Amino acid sequence: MELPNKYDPSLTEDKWYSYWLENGFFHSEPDEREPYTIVIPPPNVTGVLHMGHMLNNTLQDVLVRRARMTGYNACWVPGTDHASIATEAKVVEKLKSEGIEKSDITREEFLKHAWEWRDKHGGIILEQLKKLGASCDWKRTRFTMDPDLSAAVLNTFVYFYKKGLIYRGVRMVNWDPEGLTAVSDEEVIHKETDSKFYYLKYKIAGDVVEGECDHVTIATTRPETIMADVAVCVNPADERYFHLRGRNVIIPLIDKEIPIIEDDYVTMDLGTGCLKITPAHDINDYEIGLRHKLPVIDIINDDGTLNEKARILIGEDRFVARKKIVKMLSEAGLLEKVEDYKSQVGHSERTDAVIEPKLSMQWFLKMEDLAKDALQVVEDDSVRLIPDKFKNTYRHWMENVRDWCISRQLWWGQQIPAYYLPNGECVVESTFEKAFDAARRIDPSLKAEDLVQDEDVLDTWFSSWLWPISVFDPAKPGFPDKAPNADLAYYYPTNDLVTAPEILFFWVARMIMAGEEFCQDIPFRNVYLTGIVRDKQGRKMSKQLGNSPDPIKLMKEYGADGVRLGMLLCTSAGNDILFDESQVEQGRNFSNKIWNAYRLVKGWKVSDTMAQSDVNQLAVSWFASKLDKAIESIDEDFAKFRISDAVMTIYKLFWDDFCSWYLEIIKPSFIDGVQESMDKATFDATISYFDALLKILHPVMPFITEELWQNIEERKKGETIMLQQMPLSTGHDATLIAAFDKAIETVVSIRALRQLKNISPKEPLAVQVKSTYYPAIITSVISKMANVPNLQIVEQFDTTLAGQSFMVGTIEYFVPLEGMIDMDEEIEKIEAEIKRYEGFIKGVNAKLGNAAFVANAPAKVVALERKKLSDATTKIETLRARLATLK
RNA sequence: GGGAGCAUAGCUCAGCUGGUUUAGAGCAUCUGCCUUACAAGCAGAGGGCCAUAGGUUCGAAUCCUAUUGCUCCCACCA
Repeated sequence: MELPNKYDPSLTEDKWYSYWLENGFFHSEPDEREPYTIVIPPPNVTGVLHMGHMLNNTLQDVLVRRARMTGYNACWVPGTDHASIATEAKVVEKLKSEGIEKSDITREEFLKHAWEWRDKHGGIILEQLKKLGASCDWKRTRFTMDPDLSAAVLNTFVYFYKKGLIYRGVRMVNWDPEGLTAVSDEEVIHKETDSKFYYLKYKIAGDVVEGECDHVTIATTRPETIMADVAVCVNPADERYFHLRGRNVIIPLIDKEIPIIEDDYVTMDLGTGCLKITPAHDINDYEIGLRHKLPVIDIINDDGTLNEKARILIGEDRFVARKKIVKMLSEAGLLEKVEDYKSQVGHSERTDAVIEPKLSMQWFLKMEDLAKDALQVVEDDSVRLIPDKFKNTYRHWMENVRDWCISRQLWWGQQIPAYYLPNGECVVESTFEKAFDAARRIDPSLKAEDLVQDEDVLDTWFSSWLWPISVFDPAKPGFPDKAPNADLAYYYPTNDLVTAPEILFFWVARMIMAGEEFCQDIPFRNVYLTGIVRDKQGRKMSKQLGNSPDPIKLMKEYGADGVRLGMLLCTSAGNDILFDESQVEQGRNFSNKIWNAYRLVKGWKVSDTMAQSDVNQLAVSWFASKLDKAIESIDEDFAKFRISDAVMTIYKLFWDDFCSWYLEIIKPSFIDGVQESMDKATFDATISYFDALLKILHPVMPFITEELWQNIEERKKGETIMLQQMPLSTGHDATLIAAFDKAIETVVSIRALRQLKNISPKEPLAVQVKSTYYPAIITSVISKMANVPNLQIVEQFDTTLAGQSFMVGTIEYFVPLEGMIDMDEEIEKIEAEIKRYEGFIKGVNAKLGNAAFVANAPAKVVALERKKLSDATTKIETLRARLATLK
């Protein structure tokens, strides 16, 4: 069969993925083997695959495939997250395009639309993961709003409520006027924003002493909130304002009198040192208001428009109102000046709307005790963060943790299981029936329709923090004493979690808390934190910038295997990766290299009667050692999660050691257009090496390795490389490898000489070496790889011949090159070489001549220095001798 | 403002507890090759004051201090 000289991924990827699925190779059930478990960080159900997912899921697939091949019962649980804000926003948008406003329909109708949306679009991302080759146990696919997972969330809420850790309270929250919901502190992104500092004049109420200023000037970035001012505040130490103690000022435009108060919070040299206090719309002002028992006037509606309490500009959006009020103030002569100002303004992570600090009734979970345990297990490395530099960040968070605002003013999500009686009393139960029973115990006359459930839903992270538990045993969360089911008992704690550092606190820390609370055990042992995928210029990939390649297109063009290799080569834990298509190209080229190595081996004729040559025998035993050595290094790298290093070792093992050296050495030559046969021993060894290499490569490049593994030898139906045992090292022969390295070095030197002297590789070359120090093992390799048919081992070089010499270690080689040598150039070169070694010796001697060094350094180090010295001395002697013959 | 991290070849990064021939890899570059597996390839080569300045040490890319430049996190000054 004639194979094309390019690998075509489109002919193999779908074929083998279907094969794996049909045979249920990804599915895991508890058995007597040790489990290896990963739960996927559930992507948004409405999401589409981006480069971050590619990196993240490639890493997980590599880990899980390796585990599967090293004897573990590997289970990778996939699923999606309901992502309340993001999904609700998408559904609202879709309805809007159909002319339906959310405010015009009922909660039930809206949820119907939302579920329809999720049934239609949800899970696209999971289909895309299949293209990547993700070996998830699809039978275990979960969704954070599956009925039993939602029940788990509600049970958890009830559990914490009854434990006294959940409470309801008025708090200043980060309000997203676009999403119409409160968002947590972590979902607020502070961005440096160009804004203006407006200097406003507030007239002083009452009489003013002759000659004194009749107003104070206040600097603010938010002039539209002046109507909500309840005081003006100065620093008690600020002499400029001593005379105004106890006075009132008048808010411009609405002519309302408010007091001047004093508080240390005010910085004297910022602005005018005079601060307006607006408790409803600023967190610090709110706190000052509490200290001074000031009223709260909330003039902004949920959607960011001004309400009637503002008295002016009612119904205007806050930013429109800002422009208008500046104009009004200016016309009234109350605007002193405007300065440009850069400030950090909070934006909603989901909608990018400017966050409005707002007082609102919310549900909170107390975090202090939960955080203590979750910190402890990371501190003592029960849960390992990779890289461990994130421990610092984690500690900082956990020591300064604030209560978690868990309510969201949305419909898509688990509705809070709190029910209100007409008298305002509240019962919390996991179902309406239970709540109704409980309410009836308070008020026996209560009717079902009188009991009203809280409108809010729970923060999405309040369901995803249960993920490692609820995907296995949804009945467990909320019931720490309940025995785990068989799945949970077997798969929990999971092994590795692969995720992004930005959700270390959001998600990782909280999973640890939930795990400790409900299972009295950590949810995972290792947390591998990937970096952010950035573009070549270091910008974060984003839809807005349009700088993110479409992963599906990328896989089509370069093959899933190529994309995987490209991503893996440039990722180290915790470091951002700068993505460039050339990396993926490298991956594709590697696929092609593997493909062509296969074509080569497949084309060989094998002879049963042919004896194995010396050089083949040497190559076979050398590669066995190289393979073992590489396996040892790869295993070590994986154990330390140095995945790109492991992948690079595999890459070089295949490309350099296997293809460039091993295959080239054993490759039968063509004589008169006819290919020579290969002896069976060498061929069999080669096939077994190829087989081992494919297995080692499989976790990284699953498709091409399955394709070639299926073809390189006869396979039975239902067999797969996926479930083969990963090759193990039997220990490598370091002496053999070192000797072979010398051969390689010699070959490279001869090739370089050829290039320098313009001698074609096809032209056989005579090379001499002195027998006194020559190790025989490398002769055959040099002969074949450097085209030196007869490496002459001589007593002395024939000094009557013109030629060139070179050294490998301390061994000197001589290549007679009659008529091709420029003597002066040669002498110059040798002299330069001598000079270099002399410099080197000087350095070594400086060390050895230092009594303190010899006395203090370990004997091993001193011995090494002496060896350096003697080697260099030998080299110089050899070079000097050569120089003498030339002169 | 507080904290953390990073700085090594053109690019992306290794370099682990200070000592292995006066620093390694991949990519890119340059040179020569269309050699019967692969030009998505082969062969060869060049390229670094290890950010700067001090210090510790027999010995520093590695440890310490300061400086500079980037990055991230936390808290925010209206």
